[in-house]
Amino acid sequence: MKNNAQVSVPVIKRLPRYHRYLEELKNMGVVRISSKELSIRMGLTASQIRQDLNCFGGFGQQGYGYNIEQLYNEIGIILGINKRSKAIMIGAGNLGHAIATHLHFENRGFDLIGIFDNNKNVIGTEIGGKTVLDSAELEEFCKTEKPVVAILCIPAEYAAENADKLVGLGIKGFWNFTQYDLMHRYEGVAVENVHLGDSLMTLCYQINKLPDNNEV
Amino acid sequence: MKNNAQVSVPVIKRLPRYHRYLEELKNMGVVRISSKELSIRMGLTASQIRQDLNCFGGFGQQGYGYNIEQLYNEIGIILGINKRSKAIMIGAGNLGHAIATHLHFENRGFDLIGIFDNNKNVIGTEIGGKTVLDSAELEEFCKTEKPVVAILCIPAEYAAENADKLVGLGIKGFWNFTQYDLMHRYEGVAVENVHLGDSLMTLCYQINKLPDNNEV
DNA sequence: ATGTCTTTGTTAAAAAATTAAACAAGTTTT
DNA sequence: AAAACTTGTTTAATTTTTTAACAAAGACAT
Repeated sequence: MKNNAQVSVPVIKRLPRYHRYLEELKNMGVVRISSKELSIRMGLTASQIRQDLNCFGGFGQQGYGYNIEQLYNEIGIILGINKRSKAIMIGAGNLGHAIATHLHFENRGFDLIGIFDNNKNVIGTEIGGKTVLDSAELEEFCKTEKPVVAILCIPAEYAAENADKLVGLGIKGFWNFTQYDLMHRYEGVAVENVHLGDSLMTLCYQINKLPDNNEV
Repeated sequence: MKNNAQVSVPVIKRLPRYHRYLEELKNMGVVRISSKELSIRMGLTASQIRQDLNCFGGFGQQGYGYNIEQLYNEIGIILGINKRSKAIMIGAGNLGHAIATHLHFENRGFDLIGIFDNNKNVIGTEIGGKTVLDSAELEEFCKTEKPVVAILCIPAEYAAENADKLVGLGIKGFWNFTQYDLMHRYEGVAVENVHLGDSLMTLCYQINKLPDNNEV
């Protein structure tokens, strides 16, 4: 085991990827794997894998390697995806709709317990078996249900006011799909950004940088 | 100006964010800004801003700072969002539908010229004014239209075969929404991943790490 | 015009993260 | 019982990223 020194962000960001590869191996019926073999498969070094895992404890065995199912479970525990935190979604437009139906929240530590919108045409419709609620009911809902995470799928211009309100209602984390920057805005509130526009621009840069693409 | 040494990925990833903040300032009618003031607004250091920009050239003036409109345009040029690369979307399910309608491709260097699916129920429907085409037509379409980027919104299990095929048809970049890892698979092909599942798990980790959340 | 103030571009230093190497100790295999 | 593996851990080296520092140059005020 390790002392609980702060684990660096890059390490954390790699955990879901380990988890994915281990799941795949598990489903393939593979029982054990060495850091060496996993490193080849994932395109990193055995040293890094061992060092990453060692931030959380010793899950392997000398001469044997790692038991895939065990390591898979351990990483799940580290990530906390066994617990279920309550999540609500704010904004049920195209994007919200897709996120709500596309993701397996239950496998990733969350229960999506409510979807809110303020568009009369959307309120009352069903998304993934859940009825879209009126944003006007948000406050009461939060007081009784006490959700922990809010998924923001609203236009950037409404992000700030909604986020402020939600933090006031006890929200401790945001999955932020808006272009608005929520980081550094609240103390003790987690923010995970999915800036699709930024991502697309990054791709644009890469494309225009490729040697081939030199048609002025 | 700078010699065109390789610019690091973190710098590139920050460019869209600069672009966003400058756009906002521009729309507010602000004409100029210093690295110091921008750093406060964005939550980073003035030093980092100056160094980031200096990778591409000197856009500011001593004693004055940066002209916002000029810097905004320059960053746009660096990112290449003035040109328009042709993009196609593979997979028009919930997620594909949302991405196709939600993003302003034109403002980010792309033209979405085709949407493909192999589901008979989806083929022929309209998404954002575009008719969803049959995947069977993909090859012919690519030969005549020569798209550069493919947006993958298909299940992970079909990612590999589709990507291989698309690279064969001349695709030079992927915007990858599948869980499948495309990195290191092709030479000279750009890959920008949007791993929503990984992102959600990272948030899960953060939430369960928060001091408050200690109910075992 | 002159002097002060600001702020850049750039260089140098510091910090952080990654990679690599090495090895005792325990496991598996032969 | 010996040989071959492979981990957890330490240490060092390398690379990358961030921060600090400052001369030089333009802006601004008087």
